[in-house]
Amino acid sequence: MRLTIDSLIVLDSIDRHGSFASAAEALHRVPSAITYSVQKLEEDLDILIFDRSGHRAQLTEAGRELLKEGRRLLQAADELVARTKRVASGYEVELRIAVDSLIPIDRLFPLVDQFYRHSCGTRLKLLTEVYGGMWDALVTQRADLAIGAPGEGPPGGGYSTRPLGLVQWAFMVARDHPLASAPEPIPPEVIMPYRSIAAADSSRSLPPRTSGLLSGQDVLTVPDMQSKIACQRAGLGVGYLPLHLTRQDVIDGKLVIKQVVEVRNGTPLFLAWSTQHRGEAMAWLLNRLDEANWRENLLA
Amino acid sequence: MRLTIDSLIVLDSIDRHGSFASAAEALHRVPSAITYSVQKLEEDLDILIFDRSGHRAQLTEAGRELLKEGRRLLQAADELVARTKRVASGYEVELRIAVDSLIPIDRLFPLVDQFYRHSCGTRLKLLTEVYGGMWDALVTQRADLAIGAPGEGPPGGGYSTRPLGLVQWAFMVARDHPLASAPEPIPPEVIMPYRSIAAADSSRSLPPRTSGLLSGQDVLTVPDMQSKIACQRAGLGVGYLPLHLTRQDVIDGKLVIKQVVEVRNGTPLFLAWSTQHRGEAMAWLLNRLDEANWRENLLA
DNA sequence: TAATGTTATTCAGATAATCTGAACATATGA
DNA sequence: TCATATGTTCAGATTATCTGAATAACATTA
Repeated sequence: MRLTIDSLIVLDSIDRHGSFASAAEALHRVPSAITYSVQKLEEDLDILIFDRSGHRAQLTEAGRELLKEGRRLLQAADELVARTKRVASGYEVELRIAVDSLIPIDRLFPLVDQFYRHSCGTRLKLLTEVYGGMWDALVTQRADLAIGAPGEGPPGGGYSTRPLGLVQWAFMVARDHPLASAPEPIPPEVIMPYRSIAAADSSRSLPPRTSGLLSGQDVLTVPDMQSKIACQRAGLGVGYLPLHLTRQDVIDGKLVIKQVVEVRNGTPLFLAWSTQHRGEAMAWLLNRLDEANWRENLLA
Repeated sequence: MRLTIDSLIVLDSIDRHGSFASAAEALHRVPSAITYSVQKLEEDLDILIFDRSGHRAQLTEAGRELLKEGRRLLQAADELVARTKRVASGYEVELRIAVDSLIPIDRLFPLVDQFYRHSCGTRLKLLTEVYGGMWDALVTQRADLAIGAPGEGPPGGGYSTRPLGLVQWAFMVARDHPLASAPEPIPPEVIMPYRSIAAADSSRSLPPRTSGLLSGQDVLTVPDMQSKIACQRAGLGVGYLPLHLTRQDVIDGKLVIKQVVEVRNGTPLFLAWSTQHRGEAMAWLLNRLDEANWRENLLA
């Protein structure tokens, strides 16, 4: 097998320019060099690539297949060189970003779009984590960047952080839930008999974190924050919900904010990334996320 | 960009054999030829591929990326040559087979498996059609081969056929359907008030075919024969069903065969393929399907 | 510690691949 | 009929890649 990239370039040029002669001109060679390349390839592969029964050479069916798939190979070769240059020049091949489920992933789409538009070639992989799973993903290196990691990170360091914003919580119930008409502020013993809805912490190696649950209370655990909101809207249980994600439900009356004795403090969210990570793509993203409008939009 | 397939072969060999010297031996070259190739590639791409600070050269991170993705490129190049040779030698690149929904597609899996084992490289694409859609797929060239095309083909010819088998039908209802206790043979006017279940003819260009429906009768149309059987088993409607696919349901009593005044004749099924189609893969398949045991298994 | 083996490189020169330039055969268009 | 275009052949030039020998540096073994 003696296929060469150069011979595929020659075939491509013949097809693109319409003849051996014009392909030669385009490639800054003489026509007999084109003839030589094609004949050499036919000999090496033992395949007839051009039908020369007419005045102008025509690709055979095998030649058309070689051209069609050969163009893919040329493209793959260009991409290979580009990727290798990126690695050599400091750009990451792939960047994995964990996004807390408190942040609807579509809030990131404009940033992702702009990232791809600046064409550095790095691939992004988004993954959604819940609560402590954010830190878990970072320290176990399932993610390179965590957007929305809550509270303090685990001991042992190895990562850098930057504040992203503060999530405000309110205790909410469905409009037709029994607690909707309870006198305020509602004490814990009045809440206790009702099922709580919890979003499952997605930690794998770190111990899971919980928040806002009463000891001994019945709990329904759902996969993420969106599911928790949907469950509470459906009246399946009660609990604290983030204000920024439930504003419209509250306005619509689908969810009712109740004052409670045990108020839940706001949760600080952070950008977090591994200290040892070095790469141009990460630097680009951190620069962008440093801009106030990007940060504000994530928690609007 | 002067990446060459040969230089990727050299990199692959260095990694596989552990050193420049043993790569040289494996490639029947002298060690300095290996050094020359690597240095030429580094110069052409302007990338450091090997770290030579130690006694033994080590791939850089960019070099590892080039090696990893370069192996994919080598594999793609081999495949390209193989595909081109197949086209040149008469094998099809891809063969599209339409299978009537009267034939459970898994009945074809042993044949498909044996086809791939004989390693001609042709890719198969299976698509399921219903009734007249089989002929439609053939004459509109969405399929190269039709397995189980029913009845007579459309006028205009252009295809060859070979008998495959005969499908026997029986009128069936769910065990708890009102018609299950109707006196036999049931005349049409007794059937009329009950919904019929029809599998949608998947023709796109040819006019759709229907069979076994009474004029003015309510009809529920479902995508394919399996769905029709499932619907009738659920008591959603009535109609003729193929005996070879419902044998176990009848034994289990889930479906009840009722004698009717208007008996439905058996439907002959055919293998059909385009007359102008020429290819070794098609020939292989037609040879196999000519064997009685393959044909019998499709309609057992 | 010294001898030996291995790795990778350098460099002069040989070999092979690819090219150029000129001439030619054939087909097409004015 | 003549001019132009296409693709091929072939001798010779140029470039790419190789070999063989020598060398430097490191690792292993006695």
